[in-house]
Amino acid sequence: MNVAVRPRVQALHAAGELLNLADVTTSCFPYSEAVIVSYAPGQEVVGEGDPTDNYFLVVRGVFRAVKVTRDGRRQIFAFYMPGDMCGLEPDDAHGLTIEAVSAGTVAALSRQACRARMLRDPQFNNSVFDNITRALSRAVDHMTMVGRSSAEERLAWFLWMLSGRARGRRAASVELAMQRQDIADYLGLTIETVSRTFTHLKVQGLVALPTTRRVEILRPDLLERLAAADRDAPIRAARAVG
Amino acid sequence: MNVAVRPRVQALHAAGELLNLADVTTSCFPYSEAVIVSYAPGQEVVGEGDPTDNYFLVVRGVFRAVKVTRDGRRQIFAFYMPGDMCGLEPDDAHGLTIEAVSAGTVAALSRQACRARMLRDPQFNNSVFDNITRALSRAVDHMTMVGRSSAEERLAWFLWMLSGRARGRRAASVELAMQRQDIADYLGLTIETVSRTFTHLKVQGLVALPTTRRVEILRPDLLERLAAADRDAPIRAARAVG
DNA sequence: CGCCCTGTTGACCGCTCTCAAGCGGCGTGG
DNA sequence: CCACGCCGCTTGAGAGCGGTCAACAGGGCG
Repeated sequence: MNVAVRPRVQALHAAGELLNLADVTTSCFPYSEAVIVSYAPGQEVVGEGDPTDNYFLVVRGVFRAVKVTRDGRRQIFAFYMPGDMCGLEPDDAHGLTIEAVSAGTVAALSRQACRARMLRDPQFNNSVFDNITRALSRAVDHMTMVGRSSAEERLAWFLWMLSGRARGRRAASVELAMQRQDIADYLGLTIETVSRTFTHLKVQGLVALPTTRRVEILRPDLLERLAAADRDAPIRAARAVG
Repeated sequence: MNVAVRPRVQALHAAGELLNLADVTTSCFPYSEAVIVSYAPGQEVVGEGDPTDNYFLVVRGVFRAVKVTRDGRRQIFAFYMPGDMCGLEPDDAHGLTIEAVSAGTVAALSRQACRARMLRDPQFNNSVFDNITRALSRAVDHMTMVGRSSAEERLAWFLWMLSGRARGRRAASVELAMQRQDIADYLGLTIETVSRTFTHLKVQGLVALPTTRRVEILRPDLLERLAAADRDAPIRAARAVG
């Protein structure tokens, strides 16, 4: 986390996507206990093995949690959107690398302060608890998908989830903050398969791709059926892609 | 959760595998706030969709968290051992089914009481927090494995993890509480592939299988290399197979 | 203008899935 | 006590999906 700390507290109040936890945080200790830091795309927030000194709350932008293995295999565990907490790890060292996907801002809460605050502030404690259990339940869906679905189902699920994240109701088009390699590593596929599958969905008329980063959903009904093929429950409100 | 509640508080003190959280729980409210329930193999603790009235602490035996899809695909998200908490979900309904793998016992904590207790008992709050963040970090390894490894690597990883769970130090042989189908659904493979891969490890001389449920590790060095192929960090102490 | 980076497309291969048969242990009932 | 059937597991043959390797296209930027 060798990045200049640039306090930008006003960003907290400017960002429109803030959630309850973000509200709680910013209203309670924007100046004192949290440090606000901004990142350029690709910049690292924490690296694997770094000491677990801070927990992070995403304020603006998209971040990713990455694990890269010795032999180069890469798995993205989650994408974090504003309101999501990340870096909550039990050990003294981070097991995941957290990086900015797009330009973004986080609030860094000292681990100690965060734990202490949880004990004296019931609302904060509940928010953190909710956040982390929600991360777990997202991991369940993610795992089911990676473990048991075809490439087409995975990509449909991914797009469907992104479209559902748009504020308010489901969006007809999605802006992809991440590049193909990130999608591949999130879905447990190769970049070629992701690309081919995009083409396949396009040929079938389910989506259109005006640019590589923009996906228009032409047949939400069919996309949903594909996306839900490996899931029996209705899509629950998801705060992050993860 | 239509199972007769059979209080067996003595089991809590008899079980040798209890952990800090279990200790905390049992020492603090074994009689008042927690209900102790035992299950036969295969019995359901909670079903998917059941209201999230209780959180559970495994006291004895092995449990599994399962998700079965509409079209029959099945994914096991975690195996829970004594000291692990499960059923911690953010929504009002469970997203996972929790079942006993072997005969086992859980302490059921009312969700309300658990949340309330977290607020007034720092030690308990820390234990729960540790437990759940640990579950998240296990999910990371699990996902990396399911998303990026060969069948052989997955099974080696699974056996390696089980052997590392033995109390004290790494065990030379492992008793499998679960059957092949559970292993397959945990690793994102088919039962045939699991079976073939066991045979393959056997032929290579890495393991021996005196019975189908017992695995003797003959070449821990080679097994570890396979298991660690997709991981760069040393195996961290894992409380559960999950 | 040319390089680089990201994404797409193609050909081929191999791992795992699918479908199917066979095997062994165990419990039950004759 | 043995025969039978059930269940969990193993083994085999074949097919398909996605991975691998490689070439190419397009856009941004120096």
